[in-house]
Amino acid sequence: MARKTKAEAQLTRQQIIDAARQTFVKRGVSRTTMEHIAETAGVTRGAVYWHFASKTDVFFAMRDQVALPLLDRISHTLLDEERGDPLSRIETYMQETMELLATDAVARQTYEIITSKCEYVYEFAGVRAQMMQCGHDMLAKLTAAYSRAKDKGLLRQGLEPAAMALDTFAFSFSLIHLWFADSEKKLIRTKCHDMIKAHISLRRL
Amino acid sequence: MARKTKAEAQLTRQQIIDAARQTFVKRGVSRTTMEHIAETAGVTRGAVYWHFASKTDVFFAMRDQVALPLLDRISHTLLDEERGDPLSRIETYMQETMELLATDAVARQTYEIITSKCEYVYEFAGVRAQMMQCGHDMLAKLTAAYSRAKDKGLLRQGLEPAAMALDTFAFSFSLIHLWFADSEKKLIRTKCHDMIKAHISLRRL
DNA sequence: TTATATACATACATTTCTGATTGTATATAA
DNA sequence: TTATATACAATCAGAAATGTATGTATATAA
Repeated sequence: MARKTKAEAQLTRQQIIDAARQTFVKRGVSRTTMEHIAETAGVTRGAVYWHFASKTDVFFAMRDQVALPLLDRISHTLLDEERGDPLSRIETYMQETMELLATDAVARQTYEIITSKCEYVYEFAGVRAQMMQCGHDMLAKLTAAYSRAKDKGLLRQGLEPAAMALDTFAFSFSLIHLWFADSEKKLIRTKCHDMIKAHISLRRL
Repeated sequence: MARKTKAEAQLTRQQIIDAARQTFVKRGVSRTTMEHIAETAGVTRGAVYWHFASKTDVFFAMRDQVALPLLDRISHTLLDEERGDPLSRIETYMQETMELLATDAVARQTYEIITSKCEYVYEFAGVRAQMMQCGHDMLAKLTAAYSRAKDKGLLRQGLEPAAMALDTFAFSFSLIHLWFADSEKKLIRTKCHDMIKAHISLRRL
């Protein structure tokens, strides 16, 4: 083997990330070794160590590829006034999120790793903190959306936007977790759509 | 060192479980070694291997000490008609669960390990399945409680017990997860009580 | 055209963890 | 009272993973 062009090297890098994602899903992050990743990617450990300093480094690269586009979608869907009334936008956001899990394999695998195939200790403790930061942002935008809904008279009487946002945030969080936990029984997966509709109509006037 | 009495051996066994729990919280299950557990328990690896075949074995022993009493509490609190009206019982159940996390260190650590310090692959994939089974039970009992509430005319018009149970189940699930994820910012922990109240009053007539 | 940096593969040294084996003092059963 | 099983400690061999060091062909810059 010899030296490759920059474009080819970038492709190798991406193959390593893809291989890592698959291996993380299958074996969990801890039990995945650099050798596993290399083997799945069809390269040697030398290549992996050339592109990434450590397994943790690969993990973060993988996460960023999914997490960064996600952040855009939150504000875009939740706050854009042209996308229907505020309550519908919240519902749409959640429906789209679950749709993403069903259709986008990369997003699905990455979410699955983050929710149940990695341990939040040491270097990974920070991942949790960052996710919580993202949660705060989403919470703020949910609160804004519920406030708009209240102004527009769409909310039932006596409902506090902040409290509703927290409840929806919690609901949305566990929809994703339960979606993965319930892979065999199909308890959640088939009912997702209706659960979201029920959740929103509970607060619509 | 020499042989100990049966009572002393049982104590050693419990010390090993306690040591494992602490170490799992600190280092995660994967990065915890038998040596770590032994050292924390003040024994050698010989003792750990005498009482348990593997680290996985220790994990399951630890989990059972918390999970088994938990199952009792679900049916007891949710279904016992003498404990107030159905909606209050659901609220009480959730409040008691969060109270447990705040006051019982053993329960708290075990929940923390299960939610964020272990990877659900291979032998541990079954743990997820069992938790889901437990979830199904809880869901059935929540549905029963909401049905009673509807019969008694406590529920708002047009609310389906099954749908409400799913929403509450999801809410309850993420309360626990977020409680741990939000350790620093205190976003969730301080608002837990109110979130539960808001969740229930959303469906009370 | 040539020197150099690049993109890996290969080989090696070291650490770490496990599981099995062996040793042993003593509780307990007979 | 004595034989045996128990409850560990201590030792050892082997596998596995990491990180580094080295080799090398070639893309690329000069």
